[in-house]
Amino acid sequence: MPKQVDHDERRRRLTEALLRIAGTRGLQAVSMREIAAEAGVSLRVVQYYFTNKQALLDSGLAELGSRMDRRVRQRAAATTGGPSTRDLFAAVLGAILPSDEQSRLDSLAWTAYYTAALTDPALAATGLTLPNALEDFLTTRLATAQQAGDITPDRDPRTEVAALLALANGLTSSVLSRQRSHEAAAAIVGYHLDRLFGPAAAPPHR
Amino acid sequence: MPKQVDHDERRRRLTEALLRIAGTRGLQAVSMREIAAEAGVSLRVVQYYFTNKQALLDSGLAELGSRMDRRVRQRAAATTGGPSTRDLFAAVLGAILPSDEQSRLDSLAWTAYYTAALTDPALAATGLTLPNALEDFLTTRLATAQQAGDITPDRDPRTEVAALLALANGLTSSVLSRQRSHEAAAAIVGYHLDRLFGPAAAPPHR
DNA sequence: TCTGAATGGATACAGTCGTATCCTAACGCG
DNA sequence: CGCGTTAGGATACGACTGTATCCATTCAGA
Repeated sequence: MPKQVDHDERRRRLTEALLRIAGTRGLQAVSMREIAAEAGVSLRVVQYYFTNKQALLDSGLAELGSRMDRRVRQRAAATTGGPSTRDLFAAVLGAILPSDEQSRLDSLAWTAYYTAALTDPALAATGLTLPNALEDFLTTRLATAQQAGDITPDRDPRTEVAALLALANGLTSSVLSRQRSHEAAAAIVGYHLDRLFGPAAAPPHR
Repeated sequence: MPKQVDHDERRRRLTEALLRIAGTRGLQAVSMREIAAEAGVSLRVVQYYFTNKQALLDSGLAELGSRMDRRVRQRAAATTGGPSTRDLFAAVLGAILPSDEQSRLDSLAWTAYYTAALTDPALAATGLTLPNALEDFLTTRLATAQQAGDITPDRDPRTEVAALLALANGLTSSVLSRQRSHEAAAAIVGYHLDRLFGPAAAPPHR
């Protein structure tokens, strides 16, 4: 393997090692040498494919963002055909809550990044702006549903969406700290969707 | 000042310096030497009054917990006389959201501790169990209000309280990252309290 | 076949970290 | 008045950090 190497693939491996460490031992446990050990390569290799530690951290954040994005889109797409607005909301909010071990690790890493960005300007510069696009998307979707009569006119779509996303966020915290199971958190989300859309339309109740 | 010194007062000063750093530059910026500089003393003094860095961190967490507790109790007590259940909930949830600069710093420090505890067993051992007691208190309070007819019988008090606390938690995140102002967050909480208790009982609407 | 770029192993450097030790100054108490 | 405890200044230690450098391979292209 001495010469022609796929740089993107190498970088991807290293980024995955970084996220594995961040998800299990925290962001402060992430060092160049730890990443090298986790990826099974030497320190020099990590230096070779990433100029900086900052570049490495940026790459980790980008990968994390695209993972989250992919998860939400997949779940939303899974409710194909004639997805009711309620189903869409259930899918999107369910995608935010950590369900399996992988999404738990990603959520932990994401939380670590988020917290670090609150006090570290270098992290804050890089994007943490995904939630906003999602909020806008869901708001227009809910407003449309309101005009169609799916929810009562006294609801404010923007406030409802903001609250639901904040709720999912807060529930994620409690799931990560093992105060609550994923199922318990999902039940609370379902409870609120019932109140918003009226009791579940019979079939998609889980 | 050579001999008799108030140890508790010294420790308090150092703990405050620690929380000031954690709230402004993050928990990873907290070092023995930084605390010493922030408190205007030498490194030796920090070592003298705290055997460990861990003891210092524990002290910081304890202080943070008692500050939060005090804030909630003060706001709750401020609604004296015949506080409606709605007023109590508004007070408690309002106390959780960061309002002034001080509570913002404390919330930042608390978030940093919380995140660190998710992956650092040494922190997880020390308490982060305040929310539970609050949840129980609010649940019995809401159940009583339900028996009194203040809220409709189809609400589940435990789920409602869990959701409200998770909502406040999620909103706190967004306030800390400056995605939302304190007022916007409080408005969302008020919106939900209105739905739970019926439109505000006229006067305490702000 | 030769050469030069690509790849990565080994080691070094200057800082910072938590912690430990040495030593001096100042006071309460006998 | 002296003595021992208390309070803290100064310094050092080994571990770890990000980054830089030196060097040996290995292969593609002329």
